[in-house]
Amino acid sequence: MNILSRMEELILLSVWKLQTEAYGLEIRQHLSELTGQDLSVGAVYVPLKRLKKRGYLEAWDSEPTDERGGRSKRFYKLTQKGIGALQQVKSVQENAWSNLPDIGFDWTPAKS
Amino acid sequence: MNILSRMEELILLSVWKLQTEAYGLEIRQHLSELTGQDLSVGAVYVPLKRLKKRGYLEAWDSEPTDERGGRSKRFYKLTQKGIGALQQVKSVQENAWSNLPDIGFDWTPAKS
DNA sequence: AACATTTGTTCTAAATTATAAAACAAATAG
DNA sequence: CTATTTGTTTTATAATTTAGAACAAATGTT
Repeated sequence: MNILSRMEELILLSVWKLQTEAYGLEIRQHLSELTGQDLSVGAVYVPLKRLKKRGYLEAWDSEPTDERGGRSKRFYKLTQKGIGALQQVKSVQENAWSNLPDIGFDWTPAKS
Repeated sequence: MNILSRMEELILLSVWKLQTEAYGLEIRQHLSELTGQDLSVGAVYVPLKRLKKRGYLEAWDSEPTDERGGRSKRFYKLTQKGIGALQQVKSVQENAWSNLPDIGFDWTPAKS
């Protein structure tokens, strides 16, 4: 099992966070809040599909709501595999950020 | 400033961690310890160069050592910009992982 | 000296991923 | 019935990752 890319991780976390409201456009908005950057639509839908194809997410289509323009949404939910992948990436992350030396260390480059 | 990819983050963290021993092959080995995966040589050298070109790292060449086959190494060091990018990615990361609801939440998919 | 081995970097082609933007679809408001 | 809104799909392009071969220089062996 390969380690998740950052985009994949953030999308899976958004699905987790949004619970029953995890669908494309909502995920996109949540991501832009998390990162402070606006993403294109494709930047969300394309990886969402990939994550589903690989078994990290499952999906189903809702009935349309009665909001202005509200039409049927494709909701996503984490699978067990998705949760496992998140745990793995978190563990790698914590590992990588631990036991770092003081940032101010200093040495003289051995110039040629 | 765009958010770092995971590979970029892990490489910058390796440079930080390895201090005076931050050069290609050593970084590669450190990464394989961190992630549990073996990386190809190109998987490290290619992003290292990009990170330098973008100003996240600076580099200089050492004199050869006296080890068997030991030849000159290209050492890397974090720049201020590199440190800043790491701080940014850490903050996004912590944000994304906080305030997550219990994973066991449950609901009935509105089947069509 | 000649050759193999080790440590190390560079190059490059292929696969994967990210991104923007346009197209498409369906619902509601007027 | 037309415009607007919410939403997904498609597609073309750019950027990144990756594997692997090529290259380079130093040391060890015979």
